[in-house]
Formats: sequence, C-alpha cells, structure tokens
Amino acid sequence: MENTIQLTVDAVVFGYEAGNISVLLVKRKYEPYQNAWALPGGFVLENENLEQAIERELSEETGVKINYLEQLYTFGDLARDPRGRVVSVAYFGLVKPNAFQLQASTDAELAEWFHIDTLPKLAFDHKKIFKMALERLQAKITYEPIGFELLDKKFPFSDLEKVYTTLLRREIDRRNFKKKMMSLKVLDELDEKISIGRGRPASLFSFNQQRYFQLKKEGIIFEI
Amino acid sequence: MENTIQLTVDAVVFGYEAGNISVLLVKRKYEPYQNAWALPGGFVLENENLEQAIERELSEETGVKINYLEQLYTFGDLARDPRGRVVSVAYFGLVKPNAFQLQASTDAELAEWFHIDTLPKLAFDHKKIFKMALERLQAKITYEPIGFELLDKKFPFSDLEKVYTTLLRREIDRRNFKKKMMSLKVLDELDEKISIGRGRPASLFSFNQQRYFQLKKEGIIFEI
DNA sequence: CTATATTTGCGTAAATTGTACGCATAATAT
DNA sequence: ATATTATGCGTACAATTTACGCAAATATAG
Repeated sequence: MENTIQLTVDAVVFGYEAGNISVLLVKRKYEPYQNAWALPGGFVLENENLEQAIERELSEETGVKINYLEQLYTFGDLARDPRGRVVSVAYFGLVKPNAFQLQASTDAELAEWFHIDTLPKLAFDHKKIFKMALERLQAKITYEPIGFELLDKKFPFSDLEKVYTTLLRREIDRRNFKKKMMSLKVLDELDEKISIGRGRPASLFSFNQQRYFQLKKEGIIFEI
Repeated sequence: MENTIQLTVDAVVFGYEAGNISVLLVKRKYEPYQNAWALPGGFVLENENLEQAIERELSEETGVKINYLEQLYTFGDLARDPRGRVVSVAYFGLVKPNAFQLQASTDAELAEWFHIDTLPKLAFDHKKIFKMALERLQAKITYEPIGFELLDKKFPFSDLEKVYTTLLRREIDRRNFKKKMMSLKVLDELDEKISIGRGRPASLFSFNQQRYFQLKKEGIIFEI
C-alpha cells in the first residue's frame, strides 16, 4: 500500500499586551497561497514527535519561544490543501509578554502579531483552526489556570482581570473576581508593589503551580 | 522529500447495559501484537476523511453502528508502533443499547465488549488512549448532554441516573439529580410508563435535541 | 387479603455560593 | 490643598446546591 497522506502541524499562538490579545502569523514564501498570511507550521519530520515539530517550526519561522502548548484538533478534510491529501495536527500556545517581541533574526520569515479581531485573510482552512483555538482558549481560562501563562511571572491583579474581560468579552466585577480567584488558593501575594501612572499602587501576585498540582491531585478543581 | 509517516485512526467505543459501562475491542489477526486485544481502527485511505475511516473500520471489524462520535486526541510518539512511524488520530464514540449486540457477521473479526474495569492487556499505546477517552467521557457528561446517547430513545430517569453514578463512580442524590436535570429543560416527560420488577412504575423521558440546540444558541449551557 | 419491601415522585429547610455595590486607602494630576 | 483614579476590603441580598422527609404505586411474602 503506497502512502500518500502527508502530515503537518500548525500552531495558533496567542499573546497578550496592554489589553489586547494577538495571534502570531507568518507570510507564506511559496505556493500554494504564496504571500498570504498563515498559521506557523509545516511538515512533520520522521524523527521528531508532534510537539517537537511545532517547536521547530515556530523557532524557524518566527523565533518565538512558547510558554504553554496544548493539542487542539486534527484537521483531515479531503480538500483542505491543494497540494494533495494533507492532514494537520493543530496546537494552541500561549506566550508571555517578554517573548512577544519578534526579532527579525537569522532566516526567520516574515512573522507578525495580529489583533484577534482584525486578522487578514488566512491560507488553507486556517481561519477555521484559529476560530476553534480562540473558542478553546475562552472556554479553558474558566476551568484551568492558564490565564497566567499570558502574563509575566509577577503581575498585578488588574492585569489578570483584564485578560479575562478581554477574552471573555464581558465585564467582571473586580471585587468578586478577586475574591473568587483568591479562594482557589493558587495565587501568592508578594511583598512587592507596582505603581503605574496614578492610582493606588498594586500588590504583585504570582501563580503557584506547585500548589495547583497539589490541589488538583486532591480533586479540587479550578473554576472561575 | 519522501514521506514515511503513516496515518491511522482508532476508536474507543463505549456502551452501557444494566449498570455496566463497556468498551469495544477487537482481537488482532496479524503482526504486530497478533492475537492481542486492541482498539478497532486502521490506516486512513487517501479518499476518505477521518470520520469516514473510523466508520469504515468499525463496520469492517465489528459491525457496530456508532451513535455519537467525537475526536479525542492525536498520538504521535516516535516509538508507539513497531512497524515504523505511525501517527494515530483517536476518536471516542457511544452506542445505544440496541447496537450493543455483536453479530458475528460476514468478515467481521473477533470483536468483544469488555467491562471498563476489567480490560485485557492492550496492543500499542491503546491503554493510554482508552484512559484518556474514559476521562474525557467522565468529564463531558457533566457539561454536555451526551449521557442520553448511551440509552434508548425513551428511558426511565433511574437509567440516566445510573449512567451518571456508574461513570462518575460516586453516589448522586436521586431527587436533586432529577431536579437539576429537569431544570435544564432538555428532557421531555412522555405519557408512557414502564414497570420493571417491583416498585412504582417509572415515567419515560426522552432527550429533546432540538430544544438543546436552541438553548445552546441562546448561550444557556448544560451543566450537572 | 394484609403487611412489608421497593422504587418513583414531590417538597422544604439549611448551607453554600454568587452578585451587587458602598466606602476607605494610596497614589498622581490640577 | 483638592480632585481624580485605581486598589483593597467588607457586607447585605439573591440564587443555587445539598440534605433529607414523606407520600404514591407497584411486587412479594405470609
């Protein structure tokens, strides 16, 4: 039996900065869809697993180092790629603000961050993949502590709140949100404070992953 | 670039009968893992999509017709198959009791239902796939109305409750469970009653999928 | 035929969780 | 000094969840 099905990976990488959620795209250098924007990704090599393929492609095409990576869905429709039968395993990833800057490095292709509400036309079925990734992210921040993965290690509470209101596209009562989040026992309040512009300086918090795993093992679930 | 990655699909099919959750396995006819039990599945053909591949393999190997099918995860570790690099897209499925009987039909291989607590040793990484599927099913019945897919179209409330207590492995207060379930407005109480053994005869209920989709569109979510 | 066991169906009180919002505090801007 | 802004803390009320009592409708045992 001759095997003519090809396997690729694609990554939907989200970043957060100053109240905006962005996604990382690359401009295609070759046909098909030459010069169109697309999700970073490419063919899986025989001697690497799927996560390694994602990390290699991201490194080659964008130079971005991912902070959180999770498999999203596998797209296998017959006509999704004009080159023939190509099945793609999609992942979604999150990066911290410091990884946000794109160095126009080495042989990095043209990569850019786009606000999730103003994406350009995308190659292949990548629009559909992006849409599913965004829905997954929106759902997931309510039942897994992954919102922190978009922020620096130390962050003021208002930043976390902003990530939630931006992603969920609805207002959240600041005081109730903090009470709920603190009751989950996975945030440590640090001694440090930060003062940005005017207003009372904010305490910095950090996510205690060890405590989270501990609580998860005990069957206590994160839920906002 | 020569492509040597092969693509398969595997299905974790669950069935329910008389308080027991079972999973469908087939005995392998050829090497590798000859005569070992495995999840039904096989290579994806070039002219079929992934769901079609699942349905074809299930039909060929077991004759079982699936009632609910959902993609689970794609397994791509380097050494998961001794034949070489084989990536497998796993699905999980549910069947209704009437599809439970296995006809030793045509060229159906040896297929059998196994209680989920007493599975035999499985080929490849199928134990890992099964484990993930069970966890997904357990989680999913609490936030999507898929428990009904394991029951006949008409069912007494006690059957639904049994599906939940069996899968979640914990007692649920019968009265509160019914109140909660009815408050979701997706079950219709029929005029019919059923009497099994002694005790008061039970009303039959049916899942109103149309109403569910309606409510979902309005943003109302199913949650037990 | 009567008493008992069993399963379903309905309701209510208490405990827990969620929501709305008032007000003090600590900084900057005028 | 005073206004403005963002953070931090608390409290009353509403909604939901949980625990559990009891009646109704059947089968079974004596």
